[in-house]
Amino acid sequence: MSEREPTLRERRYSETRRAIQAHAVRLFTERGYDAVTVADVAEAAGVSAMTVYRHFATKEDLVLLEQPAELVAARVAASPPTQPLVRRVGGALVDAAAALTGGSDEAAANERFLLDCLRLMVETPALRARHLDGQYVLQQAVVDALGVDAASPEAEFRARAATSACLAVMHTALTRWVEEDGRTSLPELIAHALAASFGDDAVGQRG
Amino acid sequence: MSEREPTLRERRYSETRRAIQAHAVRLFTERGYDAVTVADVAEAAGVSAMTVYRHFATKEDLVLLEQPAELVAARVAASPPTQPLVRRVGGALVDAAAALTGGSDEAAANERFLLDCLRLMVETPALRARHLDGQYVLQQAVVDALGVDAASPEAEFRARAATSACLAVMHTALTRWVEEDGRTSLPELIAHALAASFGDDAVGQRG
DNA sequence: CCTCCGAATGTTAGTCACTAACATTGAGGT
DNA sequence: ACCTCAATGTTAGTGACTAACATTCGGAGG
Repeated sequence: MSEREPTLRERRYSETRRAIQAHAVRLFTERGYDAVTVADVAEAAGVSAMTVYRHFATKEDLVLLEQPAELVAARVAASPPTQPLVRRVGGALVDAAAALTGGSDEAAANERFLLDCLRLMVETPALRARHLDGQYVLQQAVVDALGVDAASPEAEFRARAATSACLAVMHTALTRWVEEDGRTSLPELIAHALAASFGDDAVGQRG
Repeated sequence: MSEREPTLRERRYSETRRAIQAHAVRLFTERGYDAVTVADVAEAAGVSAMTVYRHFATKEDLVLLEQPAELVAARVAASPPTQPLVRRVGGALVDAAAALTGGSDEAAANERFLLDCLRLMVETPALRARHLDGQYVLQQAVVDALGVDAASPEAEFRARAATSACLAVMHTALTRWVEEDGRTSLPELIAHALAASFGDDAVGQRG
């Protein structure tokens, strides 16, 4: 449908944004997050500091990646409500990770950039904190997608508990993935981490 | 043993620290974290802004509570290594929470202050992020206390996954505890959240 | 082709968290 | 009574971030 091709101004806008982020991640990786100022990033990207803030709300957002909340939520919503909560959520996370890192050719091209961002997020306390907090958005999306009885605080509490556990496990897998520099398949790592936490039977084989 | 009674200078130091933190939490609760500057806190406490930073590394640390890592680690280390990881860690968390909120009379007196701090931590994004990141310290302490084979990255990965899941569940319980303004017993909430995530049989009855 | 609108960017002048360096005061041991 | 040094104050910075206003230029309409 409405796939209007981007105008020149829009292309320049996106390109500026991309350039700023690319230079930021490169500089942060080279010199360390704290040793690089926003002014440094702006200069490297050939823009003013103000423009950086127009594209990214905070310095941290230069590295933070948007959490694929819809992707996960859709898979959670499609999972059979009869299964245990952690199996529904865990399965959705494994599937979403497979969709994001596995097939797509474009994903493979960006994998280096993705790993650089994640490495910064894992190693820099400020970024790690923000990333962990960002999972709250994802958590709420998943809890909503689980479709628990909204009138029952008890049921919602159980859903939140199970979801937060699954997301924490995924974060552990992400950390490990970065430590191995992406050598092991991410979905596999998540599945293993889920099995270690919830038992082997809680991680269903897909199909 | 060496229970030398505190000198006047030490008493003043502790009192200054306590006053700063009390005024900070009060002001943050009244006006909101972002609407209160460190200078405001300093003025309320009758000290200079520099003194606030001498007692607390950052503005966030005015609210953050030290995680009782040793308390939890000791209980984890004492748990039978034959049990599943999540049961060992989860049980330790329930016990530690009971020790912290249940018996002690001093704990009951500070419960209002504790709840105020936790409420700020849950509701303020910056504080929530820092608190979540702070659990990394606790996580490492627990993983060490589990005594897994240090030579096996696989075993350590499983321990990290299970521990992070348990801590996330505890955080969910803490959030709920704050939402209920402390009306339900915290250990009970943690136990229920653990059961919802790992199954009822994974939460052993103590004894 | 000209013209005007507005989106993207630049500039300037702030606020506030946080740090470093140096000055001051007073508790506590000699 | 004196000296030491820990606790605090003062001052001058850096850097993240914001608000307000100026500028430029792509693009839509005449």
